[in-house]
Amino acid sequence: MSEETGETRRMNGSHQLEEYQHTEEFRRLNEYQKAAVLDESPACVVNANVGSGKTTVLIGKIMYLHLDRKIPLENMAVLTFTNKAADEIVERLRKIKPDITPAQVQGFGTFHSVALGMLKSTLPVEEAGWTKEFTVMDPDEETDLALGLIAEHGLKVKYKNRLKKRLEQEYQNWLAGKEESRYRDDLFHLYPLLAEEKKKQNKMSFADLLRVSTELLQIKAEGAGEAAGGGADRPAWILVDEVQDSDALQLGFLEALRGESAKIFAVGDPNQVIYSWRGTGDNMFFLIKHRFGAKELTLPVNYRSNASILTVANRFLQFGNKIRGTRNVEHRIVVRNYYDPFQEAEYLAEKIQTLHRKGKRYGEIAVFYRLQSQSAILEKVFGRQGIPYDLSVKKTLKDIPVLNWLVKVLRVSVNPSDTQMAAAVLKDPVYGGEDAVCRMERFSEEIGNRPAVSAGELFTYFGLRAALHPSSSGYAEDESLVMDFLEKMCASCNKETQSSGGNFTGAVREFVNSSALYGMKTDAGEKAPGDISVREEDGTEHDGRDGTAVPERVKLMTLHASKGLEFDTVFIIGVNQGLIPLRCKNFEQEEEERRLFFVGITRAENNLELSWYTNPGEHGVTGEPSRYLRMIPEQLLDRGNTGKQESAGSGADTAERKSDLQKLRRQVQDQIRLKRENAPKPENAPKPEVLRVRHRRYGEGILVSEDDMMIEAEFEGYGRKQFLKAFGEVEILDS
DNA sequence: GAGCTGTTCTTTTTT
DNA sequence: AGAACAGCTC
Repeated sequence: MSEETGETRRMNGSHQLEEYQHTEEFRRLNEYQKAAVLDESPACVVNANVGSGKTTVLIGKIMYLHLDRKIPLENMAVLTFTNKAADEIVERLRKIKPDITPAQVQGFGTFHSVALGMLKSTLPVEEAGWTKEFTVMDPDEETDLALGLIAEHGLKVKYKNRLKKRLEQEYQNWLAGKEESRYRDDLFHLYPLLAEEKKKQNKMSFADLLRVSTELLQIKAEGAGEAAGGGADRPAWILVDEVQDSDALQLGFLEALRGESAKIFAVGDPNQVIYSWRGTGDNMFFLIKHRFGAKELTLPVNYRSNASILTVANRFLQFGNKIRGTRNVEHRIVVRNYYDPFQEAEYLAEKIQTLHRKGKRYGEIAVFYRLQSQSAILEKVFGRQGIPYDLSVKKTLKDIPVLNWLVKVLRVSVNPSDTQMAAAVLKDPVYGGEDAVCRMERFSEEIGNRPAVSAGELFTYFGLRAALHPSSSGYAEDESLVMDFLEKMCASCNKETQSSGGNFTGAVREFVNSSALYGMKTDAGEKAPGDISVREEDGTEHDGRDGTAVPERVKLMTLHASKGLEFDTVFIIGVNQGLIPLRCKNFEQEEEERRLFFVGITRAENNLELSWYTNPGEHGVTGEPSRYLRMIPEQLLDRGNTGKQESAGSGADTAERKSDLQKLRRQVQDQIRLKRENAPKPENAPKPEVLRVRHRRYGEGILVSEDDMMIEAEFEGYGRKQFLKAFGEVEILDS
């Protein structure tokens, strides 16, 4: 799972007080890793090559500081980018030191969760215009709020569908005092209104968490701060994981948190920057090094991949010296050419079955691709061949309408100033209604002031039975989802009030806030406060629930999602010019595509197989192999039947098989088309009856929606059309 | 509104 | 290359 090969072994209980330097774990580190662990420069960045034991060093560093340098864990901030990484660090620490309490690792977590923690405890949020009771906004919520303000103030804002992106991307320009947005609209008038509204409704966006905490830390430093005892709430050490992924906001937060005295230790790999399109400068690693005047150490030794893979990886290395390996086993890198994605999937499935029969576990195998859309064919074929697979799809509470609504109810209950959310609860077409409103307003005084509350009480208090429509067919399921959620929440909140002595409202607020940051994932993340067990439909049998071992599955994912993982056998499909690398416009993007390919190939420990197709279908991609394939030294390649397209060893393409393949092809294409057509339809599932309509030009169609002004209908061959009722162009037919 | 022409962006995803 | 939008006219 981790970046690492150096495993952490449980320390002997009797050696609890032993210095880390004298442990077996420390002795197993290589000289570079040791140097990084022991370094105590005011600032140090570790340029960690892929697979070089980055997290092991980070864990070692924490243990060294804690055990040898006697720095309490509470005085460290350990910052990561993802919850997964944060969880992994704490988990690995617990393996070494099982008695770690949650309070000790308050400063461990994502940038956002650590910032939230500080805003809720030591930082004076009132000075920035919020109160301690603020809540955290969902990322889409800010866009909705912005749209509301645009309408309310009659602003002219272009590209509303891309508003979220625009708000992020153009913020810096606005801050820098630029006159107008790049589209010459009112976007820049929106920023101050939005900021004001968020304060009024007492809630912060993700970006606000970092922005406001940075600002308050700076004010603090300028004021009494440092003089009064070195900053009681400032960490002595700041450790950062994957520092190359920082953006400007996170860099600012780091600088402010560091203040005058904290030491900073950051690990990262400039060769693995694959998210710069998301707002990360692509040279953050070196920027941070210079900004902090940091010493640079390196971890050059890769423990993961065999010599062939590393030789290829070195061809794609952009920064630093060659990666050094530890294993000399030669194993050629396989390159295959197939006719099209369907044939590729078929052969892949066959190959995986063969590997499995020879004893390879499914879980040791992964298939990577450039675009999400490429997974559909694999899913179909693997499903048919009975290969168990896991598609990394995140399912969140937001995907479950009733829970999505319930969280909104709770959000308003713990923050009655949130009028936007109150309106959303009220207007919900399925669960909404007047009843909930006064309950939410009086929640704090009627229920929230108590130390403990049960799920049943909440269910009754909010009148959920009526809201969920007891007579509807989905009631039983909704009720069980809601009760399950409330029970988990109450358990967590009651525990919290008991230990902190706070009230229920405060605990629920904390619960929904951390749920927001945790993405309210419903998959494997056991640590998620809002965790609900919902299993993905994935075409395989469903065992392994409730603690039993999860069955082994082949992992299917995008190249991006593969970062940080490792597998015995890796297949990268669609290594075609225009797909890998994806057609790009500029040099920077091209460089990033190269890093992405580098990340992909370096996930493999032993076997790497790359394939491209002559007839890519879909995406306007050429039938040529990627030029990345030409960068691989010929002597390392196993090209199979050169020139010719792969032909199956057994059961070559009989007529029967061919038609089978064609049927499948059509099926998958239909599926993709259906998905595309259904996706943009936003909401309003329950359609009681189908009404037919007639139009003089489009003929007969189906009524889609209707209000007092407009009528929307769908016509075969024409798609959806909207009409003004007043024109009387469409006639609703009797059923 | 619909319907036309011209322009911009298109993928990857975490908090 | 095709979708999705802006801005125009009717």
